[in-house]
This record gives sequence, C-alpha cells and structure tokens, in this order.
Amino acid sequence: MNSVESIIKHAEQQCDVRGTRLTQKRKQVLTGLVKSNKALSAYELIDFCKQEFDVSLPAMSVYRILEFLENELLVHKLNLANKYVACMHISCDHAHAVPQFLICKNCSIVKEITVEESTISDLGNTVKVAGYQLLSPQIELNCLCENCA
Amino acid sequence: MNSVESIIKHAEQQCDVRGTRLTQKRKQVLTGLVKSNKALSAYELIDFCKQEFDVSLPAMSVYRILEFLENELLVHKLNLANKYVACMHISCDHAHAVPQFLICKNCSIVKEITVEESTISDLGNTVKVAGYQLLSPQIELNCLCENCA
DNA sequence: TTCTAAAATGATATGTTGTAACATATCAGT
DNA sequence: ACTGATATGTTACAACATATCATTTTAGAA
Repeated sequence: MNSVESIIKHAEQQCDVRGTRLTQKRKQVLTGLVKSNKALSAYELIDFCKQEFDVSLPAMSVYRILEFLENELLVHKLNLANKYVACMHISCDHAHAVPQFLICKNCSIVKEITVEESTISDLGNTVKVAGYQLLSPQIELNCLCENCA
Repeated sequence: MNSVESIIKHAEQQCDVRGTRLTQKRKQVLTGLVKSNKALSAYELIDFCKQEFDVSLPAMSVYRILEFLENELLVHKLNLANKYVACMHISCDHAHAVPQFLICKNCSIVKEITVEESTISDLGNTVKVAGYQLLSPQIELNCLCENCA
C-alpha cells in the first residue's frame, strides 16, 4: 500500500471514529489533495477528479466536500490563496497544534509549520490589547519555496 | 478643514514629493477608503464613487488606481479579505514599520497594529529554517472587533 | 422487506473578485 | 501644435464562490 492509500485509509478510520462517512467522492477529492502534494483550488480539484476518476463534480459539490473535509480536520483552507491543502498530519495520532502555513506563491506548494508557542501567544496578546478577538490563530504567509526562490 | 480633507492633502503632497500625480479619480478612490474607515472591495469603491461623486468607474480603472495608491504607500491590500484599506499613517511623517492587520470578518473595520519586532523576527526565523523565503512580512488575521464580538 | 427521514449530491443560475487586450484621452514639455 | 508618457475607458472573460431547489443514496425503523 503506497503512502497515498495509507493516508486515505487513516482518514477513513478517523471518520469512522467520529461517526461520519468518507464517501467515494469525498475520498476522491481528498486523494487529489494528498496526491498533488500542494494547494489546489476547488476548480483544480474538479479537473483532477475528471482526469483521474472520470467523475464530473459540480463546483457546489466540491465546495461542500471541502467543507466536510475541513470539519473532519483532514483539509485546511488557505484564505490567502483561495486554495485547499490536505492536512500533513492525517496519519499522525497526536492531536496537532494550530497550523501555520507557508504558501509558495509561485507553485502552491505549502509547508505546514509549527511556530514557537511563545510567538503565537505574543501575537495573541497583541491582538487582545488592541481590543480584537482572534477568530483563528491560523497564520498564512506568502513565500517562495526553495525551488522557486 | 476636516480630517478626511487633511489626509487627502497630505497624500497629495506626498505624491508631489515623489513626482507622481494624485489625479481626481485617484483622490476620489482614496477618499472612499479614508471616509469609510474600513476595508472596501474594488466594487464597493465603484459604488462609493457613483453615490458620492456621481462618477462611474470601470472595475479595471479602480484596480489600477488601487495599485497606484499601493505603490505610493497610501493604501494597503488585504489579501485575506480581498479588500483595500487606507494606510493609517498617511499624515504621519515618520516612516512606519511593516504593517500588521486585524480584520473584523463581520464589519471589515481594520486595525493596523505594530507587532513586537521580536515576534516578527521569530517568525522570519522560523520561515528561514523551513527553507522558505518570505515575500512580505505582512500578517493579516481574521478577527472580530470590539463591537462585533 | 419496505418505508422513511436524514444525509449527500446534482443542476442551474448567479454573485464576486480580478485580469487581458486593446482603444482613447489627457497632460507636460519641446 | 506635436509628441511621448501617463491615465483612463471598453469589452470580454477567467477564477472563485454561493443560493436555491431537485434528486439520489443510505441507515435504520416499522
């Protein structure tokens, strides 16, 4: 079993535990993200499913599926790029910290990093002092990856 | 002279110094951002110019004008919200640091904050270690403002 | 086993943000 | 007035996203 299949398997088990269903189409969309190994837009995922599985998904379905996968913590939405990326830690058992993302603006390869706890709490503190309430501590940064730099 | 006019005046002088022109339409778009006191989309600015000045701007023009204003450091683009906001420091003389933004997801009011230098350099360091190159150290965070919270 | 309610998906239309490509207008200096 | 640079207009369309209503699938009850 290759690593993609292994990750999907894990995702399926995770859904089982949570009492949700990783249907075929959800599996296909997730596969697209895992296989491509970078951030894809909803419309790129439509293309992937068409080419890979000969399945024509309407945009609406893809967005719903992505929303589901996000709720299951299998996928992250990158607001900075309007793209979606598979969570790096699907196959890890440990609950992982708030993700931070480095997005290559050129090739959409994403690095999911862990920022020092102290850096995040510094940031949270600054926000609090400003009187604002952080909706999500997810930080996204536009970068160039090693290849594209 | 009210504060909006005063800010526009400053912007005009700033452009003079830099040898660029703050034309009427550019002034109108900038006025929209300064007056509204929050982040607006290009299309919201079209509406503003129509209502306020009875000027019909095509989208393309607004995007070009926003690009110009960004280059002049009068406006910031918020990639997280796909909106634009007037720089808080147009009337300040001091050169200001890299801006960080708290965006109220509900009402689009934006707080431009200064994050501890050390927090930023921590972040930059983490990125470097990950092998990525930061394109812009601008951080944008989805929040709720005091009113909307 | 069939029925039913909930969940999932499909179909269509439309809204929102943004750019490409090319045309025209305006202004500053000769 | 002419010219080159800057600014703006026009049209068409690409890319991202949601609203609404219809249909299908599925899990479990009758």
